[in-house]
Formats: sequence, structure tokens, C-alpha cells
Amino acid sequence: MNLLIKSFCQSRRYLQSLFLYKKLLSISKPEISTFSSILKSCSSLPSLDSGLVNHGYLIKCGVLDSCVDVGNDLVLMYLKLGEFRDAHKVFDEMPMRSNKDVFDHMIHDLGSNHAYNDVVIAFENMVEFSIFPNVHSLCHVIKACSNLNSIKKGNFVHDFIKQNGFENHLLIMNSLISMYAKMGRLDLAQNVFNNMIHKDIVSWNSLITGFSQNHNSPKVFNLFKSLKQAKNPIPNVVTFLALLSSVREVTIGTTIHSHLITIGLYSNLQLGTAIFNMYAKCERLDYALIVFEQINKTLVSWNTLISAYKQKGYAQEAVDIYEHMLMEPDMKPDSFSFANVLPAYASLGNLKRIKLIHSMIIKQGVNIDQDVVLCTSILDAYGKCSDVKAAEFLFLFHCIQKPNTASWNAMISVYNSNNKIKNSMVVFQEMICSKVLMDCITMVTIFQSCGQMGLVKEGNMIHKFSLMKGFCSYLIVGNALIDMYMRCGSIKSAEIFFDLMSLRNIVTWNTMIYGYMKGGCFSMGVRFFHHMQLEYKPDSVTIISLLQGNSGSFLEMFHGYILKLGLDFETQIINILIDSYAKIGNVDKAQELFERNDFKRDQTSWNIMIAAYGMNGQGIESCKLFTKMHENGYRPDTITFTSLLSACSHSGLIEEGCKFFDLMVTKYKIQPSMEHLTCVIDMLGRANSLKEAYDLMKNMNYQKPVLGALLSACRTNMNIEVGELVGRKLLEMESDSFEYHSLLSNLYSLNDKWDEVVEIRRVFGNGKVVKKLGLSSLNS
DNA sequence: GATTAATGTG
Repeated sequence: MNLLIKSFCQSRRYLQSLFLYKKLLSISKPEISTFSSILKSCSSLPSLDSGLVNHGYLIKCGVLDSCVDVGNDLVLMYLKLGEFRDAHKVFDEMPMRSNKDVFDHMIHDLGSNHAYNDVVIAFENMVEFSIFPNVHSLCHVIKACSNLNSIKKGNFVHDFIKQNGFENHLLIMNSLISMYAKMGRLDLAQNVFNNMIHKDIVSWNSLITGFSQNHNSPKVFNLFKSLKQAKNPIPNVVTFLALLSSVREVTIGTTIHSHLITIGLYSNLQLGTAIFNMYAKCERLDYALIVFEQINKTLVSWNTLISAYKQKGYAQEAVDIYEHMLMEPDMKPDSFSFANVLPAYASLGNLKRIKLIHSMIIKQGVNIDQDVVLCTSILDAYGKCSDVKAAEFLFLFHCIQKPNTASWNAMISVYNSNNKIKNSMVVFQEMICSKVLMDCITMVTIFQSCGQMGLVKEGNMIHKFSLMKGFCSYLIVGNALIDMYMRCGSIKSAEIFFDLMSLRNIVTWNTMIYGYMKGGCFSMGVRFFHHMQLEYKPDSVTIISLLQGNSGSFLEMFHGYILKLGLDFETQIINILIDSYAKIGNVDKAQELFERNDFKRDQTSWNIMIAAYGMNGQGIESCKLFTKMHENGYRPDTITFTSLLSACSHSGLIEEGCKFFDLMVTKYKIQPSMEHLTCVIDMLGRANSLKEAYDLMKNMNYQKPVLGALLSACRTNMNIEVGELVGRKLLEMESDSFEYHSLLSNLYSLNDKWDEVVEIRRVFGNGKVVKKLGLSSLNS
């Protein structure tokens, strides 16, 4: 029975342990170690009543007089229950206080269990009862304050330290530096550091790391210089890790890299990872890859590589690396790998893989409830692939434990990208009510919501809100604000804010130009284009912005600007020109640019030219170019096939299109995207093979937007058989969708199936369908 | 029993 009680307690089944304990008392006297389990149960439940009863029993049977451990456990129980006076009383009355530092023990216990709040409370009570903590406890308390991010509590501990002569204690001072640094109070950290008479390498490292984590590179390098001048202590691995993460220029990085080779630290695994991460951040993925190949590969280094490629926008490469890693023996992805690769799959629109990873995460027993970062990553991935329900589910049932700023932002962004702006606004309001802090990205995202729906009134209110909170002085927020006003058609408001900005960048100018051109104010757009050149050289985004709206008739004029600026050698800009000429139907000019001898074609150029032929009805040329692209050593990607399939579908090349689709799936292993499937449905629809299309969808797990397209195709083809299958499936997935109800009942009505129309109308309930279809006679 | 330490989400 004693054993069973202990095991119940260990598996956190405290009620059962207490229940069994009561039974045990009626039979015999428990073992000493059982008391400790029971006291733990009382404090964990928590149940003060049971605690008091047990205390009484322990006094009655005299255990407390003979056994110090049980006494300590009793003190601990009262402390955890928040009954500090009782705890102190028991402590005071203990006849054998051989183990005086029960409080210190407890702080150690609580600290190791990350119960930071309790650590601080225990410490405050020690101070109140004049029990002197030891050095170890103080270190725990400092760490606890830092994790709680409470400057008030931190100051309290610091005062205690000053008043009690711990000021020359190296460990404690180092902990204080680190605490202030983690709170972002580098001023206070520097103060502590300056006042230290003896400093060791940890003191220096704590401060340097602090500045490095707060993105203050100049300070990091200055401190390093001082450290070298002081000649003592000698920099170590930790120093260089901080240094490397502050490097922004590849030349400096290379210097450190070679220095590390000279002093023989290069073989250090952590440093190796930090070195190639540094190269990746300095836009030198080529160097990064070389270093990665040189060092011993660990899970961390793989994860870092995936993250580097993903962050630089190379989603396909990130995915390839991840899949390569899976092939390595003994390399099992962890939550870092998943959080890194999910956004890559999301930007490739690969819902199937996202679901697969989600199930892998569950199978591996990773607890996403405890991992906000991972949960947010999955949520966002679903959102980007239009699975809003899955994203909502994750937010509500997993992130809800502790959604952070990023989770909230992700949820707003999910609604934005799926055109559910009303929901974006609701989430934003809920976010204001929650205790989570907002940041610049929150503001940028919510301005996107307003801009997308033209909600100028709301946008204006949130503008005031962010002025109040001080977000408007950040460039990204200001730029988003201008974009919002422009999209809402409030050009005047955008201009006023633009004039007031104390700091602008090229994005600011591009946003203004984009807004003017999109809004049809061509002459203002051109004026800004000229004006910006006093400060910035136009980039590809500027050119795209110029070519917005119905500015096609100005294309030749803009082409002239580009020539004058000498930008006609930049691949990205030529790509845009090809695309623009194609869009106004001048495929010859597009072809001329593409075939120019000095044009450095890239993958995108080929994709764009394939699409250019396609949108002008020259599907056969698209197919020829596809072959040529292949001959030139380019591997077609998902966008190539989007262009190719839509070219085939536009030009009625049904057989070719279906062949390319098979090629894409079987040879290139590319997961069909929504666009691919929509093209295929269109083609099969023309061939009146909608049943085949439906079977294809079955293998794609029925993605809603694609099914919607299929239903439309059925309506066009008057195919009631397949249409019914698809329509019913869609309504099964989203029964309240007006769009699907209306599509299905439209199909029925076209086939004169009026009973079904009425049934659909009855299920949907509010008569909207009928009204929209102009069938008001049925309403009466 | 203790202080700095390579990879993650929007």
C-alpha cells in the first residue's frame, strides 16, 4: 500500500493517493517516506484542509520529533500552499533543525521546476522572517526574476544583495548582469558590470551577450575591443558566439572565422553552427553551405540550414534540405525542424505535407499545447493553404493555453489572407482585451485588414490607437499605414502622413507610387517616381509599382525611363517588362526582350515567358519553350507548371495539358497546387470528363476552393451527376456557405430539378439563394 | 545545490 501511494503521487494522481492513505491509516502506521508523498499531494492538489489534518496526525504520532525530513516536507507543504506563517512556525518549532537550510532547499526545488513565481515568494518570506539565504538561493532568485521579466522584483533582490554584503560575490554579480540584460535594461547591466572590482570571462560574456541579443552590434564590438585591450580574461567560445550573432557584414565575419581557425576553436560544434548561420544572414548562402559541409552535422546544424534557406525566401530548397535530412541515419526531426520547415511548405501551398507533418508531430508525442512557437507555425501553415477551420481549431484548443503576440498576429493574418476581414477585426479586439502585448507586426497586419476591405473609418481609429501606443514612428508601421490609406482611396490622408514622416525608406516611396498608379493618379505617381530618385535608385518593386493599374498605355514611356536609368540589365526588371508587355498583348515585344543576347535569364524569366505565350493564346509556343527551358538546364518548378497548365487550358491543348500534369506529379514529384488543379478541372471540363476530375480530387483530400471550381465546371457543363456529388461534399464540409448553396441550387435549376432547389433553399433557410438566382416566384 | 552558451512561429 505504501508503494502504491507513492506511485500514485509520482503519476500526479494525488486524490487517489490521499484516498488510499486514509485507508492505510485505519489499518497500520505508514512508512516515513509515505508521509512525504502525502504532504506533496496536499500541496499539489492543493488542499489546505488535508494538510492541516495530516499535520495534526504527524504531531500525534510524534514523527516530527524524530524525523527531520518529514518536518522539512511539512514546511515545504505550507510554503507551497502559501501559508508562510505556518511554514515558519513549523520551522521554528522543529526540535532537530539539523537541516537549517530547508528554505534554501525549497528554493532549489522550485527553481529547478521552473516555478519562478514561488521562488520569489519564498525569498520574500525569508526576508520577512529574517532567514538568511545562501548564494545558491540568491542565484535562483535572480534567475526567477529574470524569467518573470519583473524589474520590480529584480530591484528588490538587488537591494537585498547590496544591503547584505554580497556585492563582491562574482557569481551573484554575473547573474545580475545577465538578469538586467535579459530584461533589456542594458544600462543597469552595464552599471553592475562597471562597479565590479574583479571580473571574469562570464561577467564580460553576460554583458556582451546582452548587447548582442538586443541587436546593438557597435556596443558588442566595442566591448570586445576593450576585452582584448584588458588582456585578461581571455575570450572563449561564448564570447565568439555572441560576436558572430552580431556580425552584419561578411568581411567582418570572415575575419572572425579565420581568427577562430588560428586559435583552434573552429572545431567547436556550436561555433561551427554559428559561423555558417552568420554567413547565411550576410546573404552568403554559398559560404554557409561550405561551412555546413565541413562541420559535424547535428540536428541543430540541419535545423539552422533549413531556417537559413527559408528566411532568405528559398522555400523549395528549405524543403529539399529537410527531406534530405530525413534520409540521414539517426536524424530525427524535432520541434525546431518542424517549426522551420512548415512555413516553407506553406509558401509552396503544400497542404498535404503540412497535414503529414502535423500528424508526425502528434505521433512523436510532441506536446504542441506547451509549444506556442510550433503551434503558431502549424496554425499559420494551415491558414496559408486556406484551411481556415484547422487554423482556428489550433488557435482555440492549443494556443489558447498561452497564445503569444505571434500567435495572435498569425490568426489575424489567416483571416486576412482568406478574405474574412470581419473576423480579423474581432480577433484584433480580443487581442486588445487580452493581456498580450502588441507589436509592430500586429499593427502592420491589422492595417492590411483595413486596406483590403477599404475600412477607412476603422483604419483611422487604429491609426490613432497606434499613435497613442507609439507604433507610428516605426517605418514598417508607417509604410503599412500609407498603404492602408491608399487602398482605401484616402490619398489625401496618405499624403499627409507621408509629409509628416521624419524617416522614410525606399519602401515608403514605392508604396506611394504603387498607391497612385493603382488609384489611377498616373501623373502624381510619375512625379513621385522622379522625386524619389533624389534619394534612392528605383528597384524592381518601384518598376512593378509604376506598371500598376491601367498604366499599360504608358508602358513604352516607362520602358524609356528604365533604359535611361540603366536598369535594363537587371534580370528582375526585364522579367517585369516581359510580363507587362505580355499583359497588354504585345507578345512580340515580350519575346524580343526575352531573346536579347545580353539578357541574363533566370528560372523566373522562363516561367514568365511560358505564361506570356499562354495568356496570348499561343499555348503551342509555351510547350515548345518548356522543352527549351529543360534543354537549358533548368528544372521546372511549381510556378513553371502553373504557367504551362494555364497556357494549355487557355489554348484548348487538353491532351498536352493532362500530359504535363502527369509529368509534374510523377517525374518532378510536385504536389499539385490549387492553381494546377483548377487548370486541370477547366481542361477536363472542356473535354466533358468531369468524372475523372472528381476522382482526381478524391486523391487531393478534397480541397474546398478546388471543389468549388469543379462545381462551377459542372454547372457550365450542365453535368448534374458529378455536380451533385461535388455539391453535397462541399456542403458536408461547410454547410453554411452561401456560395456553395447557390452553386448547387443553380445547377439543379438549370436542369429543371425544382424539388431539389426547394430542398436546398429550405436547408439554407433564409431565402438568400432564391433571391440571388432571381427565382423570387418560388418564394411565394 | 550556481552565473554567460549554436537552431524555431507572425
